[in-house]
Amino acid sequence: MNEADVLRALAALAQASRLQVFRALVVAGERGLTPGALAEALVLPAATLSFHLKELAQAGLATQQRQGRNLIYRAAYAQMESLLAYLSANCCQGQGCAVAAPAANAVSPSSPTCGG
Amino acid sequence: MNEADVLRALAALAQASRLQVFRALVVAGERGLTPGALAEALVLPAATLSFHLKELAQAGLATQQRQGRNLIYRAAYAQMESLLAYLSANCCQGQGCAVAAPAANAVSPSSPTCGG
DNA sequence: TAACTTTTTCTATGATAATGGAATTATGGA
DNA sequence: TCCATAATTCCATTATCATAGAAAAAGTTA
Repeated sequence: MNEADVLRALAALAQASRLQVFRALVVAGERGLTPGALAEALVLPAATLSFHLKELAQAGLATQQRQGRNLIYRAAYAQMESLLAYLSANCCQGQGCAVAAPAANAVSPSSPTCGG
Repeated sequence: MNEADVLRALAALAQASRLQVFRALVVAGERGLTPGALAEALVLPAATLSFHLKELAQAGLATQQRQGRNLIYRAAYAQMESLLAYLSANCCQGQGCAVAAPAANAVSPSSPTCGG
C-alpha cells in the first residue's frame, strides 16, 4: 500500500456516512449487506448511499458482488489492515506505539520508519 | 475518543500535504519542528503550511509550543494511538485483524465491536 | 521605539466533495 | 414482452476545503 492508496482510504473513511457504512459492513461480516438494507438502517437516500459505496469501493475498502437482483457489499478487511499497518509503521514511531506494526511489508523503502 | 474525534483525525490525515507534515513531525520526534523548517523541507508557502498545521492541531494530532521567536510543532502520539485503537476495535473485526486492538478503552458502549 | 524575523490571520479565488431528485440500467418473474 | 424491484448514474445545487498573496501579530534585538 503506497501513500496514494493510504490517502484514498483515509479520505473514504473521513466522512460520517461512509464511516457508518463501513462499520455496518464490518459488523455484517462475511454475509455483507445490500444497499437497500444499508439505506434503511442508516436512513440515507439511495443515490447518496450509492455515491458513498462507490467511494468506499474505489478506495478498496469494500467489495461488490451481484446476487440476483441485489448487490452485496462487504468490508475489505485486508485493505483496512494494510491501512492500519501503514499508519502504525509510518505515523506512530519514535514513541512506543501501543499498536504494533506487523512486519511493515508494504512500506516504501524511503518511508520514514521512525527516526526520532 | 468518540466518532466525531475519529472523523476529525481521519480528515486531518486524508490530505497529501498534511500527511507529509504529520509524518515529518513523527520522524522529528520529541524535538519537533518549526513551521519554517517544515516549509523548507516540504516546499510549501508559509500561509498554506500554517493552514495545514492548524488543521492537524485542531484534530489533536499536533501540539504547538512557542520557543522565543519560533513555534515548535510536535506529533501528538497519544492521539494517533487512540485513532489506531478505535479503528482496530471498530473497523477491523469479524476477520482476525493483524493489528491487535489494545484494550478498547476509549470505545463507546454502543459501538459495534465485532458482530459477525 | 524601530527594524527585523517568524508565523498567523485575512481574504479572495479556484477546486473538490456531498446531496438527492429524476432518469436509466440490470435482473427476475408472469 | 411487460411489470416490478434494486441499484446506479446523471445532473444541478450547495457546501466544504485548499491555495497563497498581502497584511497583521508576536517576539527579538538594538
